[in-house]
Amino acid sequence: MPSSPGSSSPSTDRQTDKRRDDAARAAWLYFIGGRTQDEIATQLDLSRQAVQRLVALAVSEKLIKFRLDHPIASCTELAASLAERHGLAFCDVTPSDPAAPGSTSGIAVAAAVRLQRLLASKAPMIVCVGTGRTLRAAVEELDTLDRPQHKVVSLVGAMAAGGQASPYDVVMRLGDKVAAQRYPMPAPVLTETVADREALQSQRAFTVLRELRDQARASFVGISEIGWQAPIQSDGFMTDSDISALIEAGAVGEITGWAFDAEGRPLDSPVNRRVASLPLEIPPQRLTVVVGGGPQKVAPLKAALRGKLMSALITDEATAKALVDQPGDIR
Amino acid sequence: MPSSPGSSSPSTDRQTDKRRDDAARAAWLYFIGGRTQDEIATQLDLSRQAVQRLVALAVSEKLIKFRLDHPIASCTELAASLAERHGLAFCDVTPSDPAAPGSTSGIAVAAAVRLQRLLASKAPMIVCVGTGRTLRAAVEELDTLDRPQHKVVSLVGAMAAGGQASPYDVVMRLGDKVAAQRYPMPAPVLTETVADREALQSQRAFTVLRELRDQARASFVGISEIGWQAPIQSDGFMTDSDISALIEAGAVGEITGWAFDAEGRPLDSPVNRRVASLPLEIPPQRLTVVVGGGPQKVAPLKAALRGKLMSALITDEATAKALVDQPGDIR
DNA sequence: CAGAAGACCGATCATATGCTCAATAACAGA
DNA sequence: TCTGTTATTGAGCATATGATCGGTCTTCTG
Repeated sequence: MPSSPGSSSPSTDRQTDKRRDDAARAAWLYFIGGRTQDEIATQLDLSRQAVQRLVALAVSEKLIKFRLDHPIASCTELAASLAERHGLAFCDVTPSDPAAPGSTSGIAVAAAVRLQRLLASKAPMIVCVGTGRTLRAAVEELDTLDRPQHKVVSLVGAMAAGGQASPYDVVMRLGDKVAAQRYPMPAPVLTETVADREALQSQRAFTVLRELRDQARASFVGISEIGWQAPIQSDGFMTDSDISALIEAGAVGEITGWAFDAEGRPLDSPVNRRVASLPLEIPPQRLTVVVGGGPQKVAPLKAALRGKLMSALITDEATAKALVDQPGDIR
Repeated sequence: MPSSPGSSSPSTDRQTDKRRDDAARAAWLYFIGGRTQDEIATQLDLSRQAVQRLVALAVSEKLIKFRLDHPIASCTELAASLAERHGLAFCDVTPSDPAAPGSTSGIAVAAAVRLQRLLASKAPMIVCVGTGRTLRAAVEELDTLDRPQHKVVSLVGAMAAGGQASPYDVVMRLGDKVAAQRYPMPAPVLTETVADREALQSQRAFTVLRELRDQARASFVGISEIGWQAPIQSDGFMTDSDISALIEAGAVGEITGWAFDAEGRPLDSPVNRRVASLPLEIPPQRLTVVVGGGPQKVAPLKAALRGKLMSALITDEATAKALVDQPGDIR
């Protein structure tokens, strides 16, 4: 696997553009026009496998998008059940791929649809986002838009302890996609000390973020378990000792860095006092959409639902089923 | 080819629902999940060809949709050029399928995207529509929505002379798709006599339609040539003598039944005095979107652009190219 | 300018998909 | 219940697609 395919050639930009253009055209003819790759090859005067590569490129680069428009009965039922039981503004449930229970692609598409619908509006709007792989994937699924009147605001820092940016930073990419104004949070998830956090948060940038957050129309956040294999640890956002402190304090999950217990109560733990993210507040006028699914996320989601840490949920069928089937199960 | 597969069995509804559900699931796993049909067959406990059929069904019934999200340079250029030259609010140009120059599927998708964006809004809205194959196909491409607050209004009657409804009626289907209130026009395109038209238009229903039209946010209309093979003739909306009268009077095209000449001026012809549709009025506050493309529509589109009969255009690359290349060519 | 590295391309092959057909199952009418 | 009719199914086959491999061409470096 080549490591940096784009950076080697200086004239890559124009080349790439042309290539993507061709890819889009080929994919259009293939999926929308319903032609075969051979026919497209003839029309575009390319070899068949060149067309095959273009189509594959268009799919992998998501120049072409697939959307399901049919209410699958069991998903609809699960969604309605969860929405009603937990007083959610909405709940979207996508089919699961039984062969890949951890896959987030369906959830990402569903989240993208919601985000898209929201951001398509021309009225200036502020949208807050957390971080994480699922949200990042959702942003990749978005159509490009041109909405410089919108603002996208980060609820949580994307820097790991070392100072390097997380590849799962969402604000910047979202800002790119919709050409909106971007407000990243220049902070790690956890500061070293409580004093550091206070110093950080008294900065001007944080005041701005807080003000924007208060006017936001919606927040889209991920959710994660707290544990030894959890992404928040393996991505270097929390140290081993943070994790063990949280586990001892009874943490089952976190949202934007804030750890909570099985009842969905934010923990009164020293670790939580070093969280640099904006506080978890769920005012009714702002939609707080939790996006996530997979077996590891069932317990955190259960807790977050009990603690009313969200006003909407986007998940997959298997997770929704688990949430509906044993809602009271505390582990 | 079986003629009426659905009507034979009384229990079709539930069967069909189940089948569509399965089809949606299979298509989801196939396109979004990226699994092979064999894998899906195993997971769903079906034979491989059963899955193949489900996927094909989902595609043909448009349970699964393909959208291109990439500005193909040449299309973008054509669109910008047309929009600027004719003062259009917007112009969308989709790639053409060189092997099927008359195909409207791309145009239909593009129109669906615009319609979708408009109708997704929750603020009550009135949208007017004409008729025709292209618009009908566009409506088929729409996602289902639930917007009972919207009203969809017909600008033109869908009855042919014989009294039977056209299969290309758009309002009813659009109303179904978005669960909006529907206002069809209970009239033919052309009445028998001028007196008939006046009688029709003095009816209460017409007053309502006119009032709704005046408050409409947008109109989506088709366009057609006037000639011996034109759909408006072969579908029985106009008689042979109507057509010859119009041709003699210099008609090159029609929009919602109103014939116009090469300069885009509505004809002062006896035939036009029998048109039951609402008048062609293009007030700036209401978007009037013409949707159509193909070789036969170049001349009508040219005329309509000259006569400023539209405020926006959705067409395909080949047509756009023809419009840009020889804009002044009168035939 | 030579050499090396890497991207790109087309040929070939394995696999996946879609179509046809014959058998079977479901069904309506008698 | 029987029977003719029609939808549905799976097998087999033709076609389309996707992956691999080796060669070529470009481009960067010494």
